[in-house]
Amino acid sequence: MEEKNLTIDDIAQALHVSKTTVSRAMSGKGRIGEETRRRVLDYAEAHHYSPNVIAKGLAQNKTFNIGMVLPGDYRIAELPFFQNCMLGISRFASLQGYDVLLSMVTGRDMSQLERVVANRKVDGVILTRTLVDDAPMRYLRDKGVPFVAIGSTDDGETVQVDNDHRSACRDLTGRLLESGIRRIALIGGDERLVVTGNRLRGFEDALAAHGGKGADIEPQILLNVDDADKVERIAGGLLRGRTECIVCMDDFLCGCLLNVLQTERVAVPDRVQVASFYDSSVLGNRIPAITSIQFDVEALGRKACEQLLRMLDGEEVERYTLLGYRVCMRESAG
Amino acid sequence: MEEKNLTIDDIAQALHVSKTTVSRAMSGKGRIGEETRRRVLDYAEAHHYSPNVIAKGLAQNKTFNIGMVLPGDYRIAELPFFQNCMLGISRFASLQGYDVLLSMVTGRDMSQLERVVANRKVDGVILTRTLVDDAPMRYLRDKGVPFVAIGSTDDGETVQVDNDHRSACRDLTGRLLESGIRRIALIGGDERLVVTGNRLRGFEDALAAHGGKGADIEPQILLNVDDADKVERIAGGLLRGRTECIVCMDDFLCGCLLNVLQTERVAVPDRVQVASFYDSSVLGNRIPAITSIQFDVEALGRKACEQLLRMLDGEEVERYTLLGYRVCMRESAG
DNA sequence: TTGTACGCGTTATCAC
DNA sequence: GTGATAACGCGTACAA
Repeated sequence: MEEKNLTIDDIAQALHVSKTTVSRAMSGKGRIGEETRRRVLDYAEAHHYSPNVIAKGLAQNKTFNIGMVLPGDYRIAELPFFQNCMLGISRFASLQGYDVLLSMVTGRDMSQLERVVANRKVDGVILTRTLVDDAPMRYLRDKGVPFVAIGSTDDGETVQVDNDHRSACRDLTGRLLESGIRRIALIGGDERLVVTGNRLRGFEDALAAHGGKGADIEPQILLNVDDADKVERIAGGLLRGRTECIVCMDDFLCGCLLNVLQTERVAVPDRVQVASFYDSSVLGNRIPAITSIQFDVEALGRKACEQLLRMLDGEEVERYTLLGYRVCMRESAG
Repeated sequence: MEEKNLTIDDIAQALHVSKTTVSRAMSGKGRIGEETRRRVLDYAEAHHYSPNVIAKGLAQNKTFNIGMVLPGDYRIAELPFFQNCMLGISRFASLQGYDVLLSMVTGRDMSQLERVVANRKVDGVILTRTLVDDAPMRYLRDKGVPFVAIGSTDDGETVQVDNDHRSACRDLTGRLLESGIRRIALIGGDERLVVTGNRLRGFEDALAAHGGKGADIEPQILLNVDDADKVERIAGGLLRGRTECIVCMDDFLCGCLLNVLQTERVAVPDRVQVASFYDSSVLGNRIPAITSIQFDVEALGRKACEQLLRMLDGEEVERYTLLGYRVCMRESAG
């Protein structure tokens, strides 16, 4: 069963033609007679020939790999986001003959990314998360490595693909306010994540839009909440303050909050309503079902990959791509 | 800032030596004068030289990539297992100068893996899950590609790294039985996964060990449970049958079960006890805390990678590596 | 200790 | 339409 890795040269000799001819037949490039083309292709097919991408890469200075940068924190394992993203990227890349090389960036350490780039192991890179002051992004730009960022950034020149978090959060918050809620709280994560800022702005957009009507809305915003303990303390405070609705920026926080409420035997939505700015399977099975926003993460990855491959082909691509969302009103709020 | 990718040849010309000398200085192999070595190394350092791994690979028929095979089902996104695994693999590989190439295998479709292998893009492969009749495993063996399987398999010749699921499940079940439980139920997932079988055997081991004492243990075993609906139906039946303790084979099932119990207002552990054969952050924050087994998944990935790299270096490695576990008795059962 | 020459498998550039 | 031949960047016998 072991195949002896035949080369373009083997085929040439067997068929008494030149390497050039075989190469042309395989690639479809250049002038070549229909008959010889068929002969070569048939032979290649019959003998399970597959070109050596490494050599091809050496000749064209390409690798047919794209780098995917993942945050290496333990916390990411909680979130299905990156895996779904990966699925979209991997599928699309595969279709175009590319493979995906992994790099984990942990905190300030981006040595894995640096190695991959220095070793020229990838033709381009996809960042799966953006920070307000993003070191990997700066690095890639400095090195002149083509890359696409999943998530938004202020920078005008980098190619970005993102869900429209701001509009989505504005919509959801708006719906909540329309249902008559006044004392509304927002719990969010790391302020350095661009997405945190966008969600916050969407929230504020909705507040502003509803504030004009002379309504006495009392918002509370709590950022940089990053573990279960903080959620517990904050929840306690909010409940004492008779908050009507707590909006969480992501599922992790929402999961924590629901646990706290369950322990304290606080009824949702009767005593307090709960909503989340992000919907994943983590919350999917919860009782009661949580009002939240749905994004197609696999599509996000797919689109990012598509943009990157286009760039590698020398095409011009649009700087911003915003993908849609779906607001899901469910039992927990609204 | 853009570096103009200088080559070994550029250095040779600049220093008026031959490529060979430079190559030797860089690799450390072969005899070379200390002074010239320093000169070359200094120059390389100063000009940020980094070797072209592609060319190197072509010359030595190596890629310095290892393939990591992930199941491409949507369900995997639920489980932090694969991400933690990835972390361990990626960290270890990186330390040894290797990178990780992703391949997703979905159902019967392993075209991504086949492409990666056919294109000689990896030196070896790590399978992150084993099936009873594993097609990717057969494929890799046929092709003669070095690989390590995370998880166990009957096959005597493949190198395997796994947690000792059987012993772990025996221990946990034993503890539960010792605490006086008699009507105990086991809910498990896909029977085709080897790990499902191992957990089942551990469960049965414990039953056998405690059955001898003339105890009237009434076990119930339910496999191939794969979605929330099935869990709900099964839970209903078990509760009517006055089951004392429900053991879930993994966190996903356990999460579903807890949701059902919460909805039906069934008290844990007062009315029914709950335990899980796998502990992850998914359950970590649950109230009450769930009795379960803990594995160090990152260590698992690290070990698998270590074994594979050893194989690539031509070393002989042990066929089976079993890593430990920790039984965590918590409020929910025991 | 250092240098020469060739091979790795492919594409690109010419000439025929 | 087809075929030599030279890159691509590096490792490595073998020679000096």
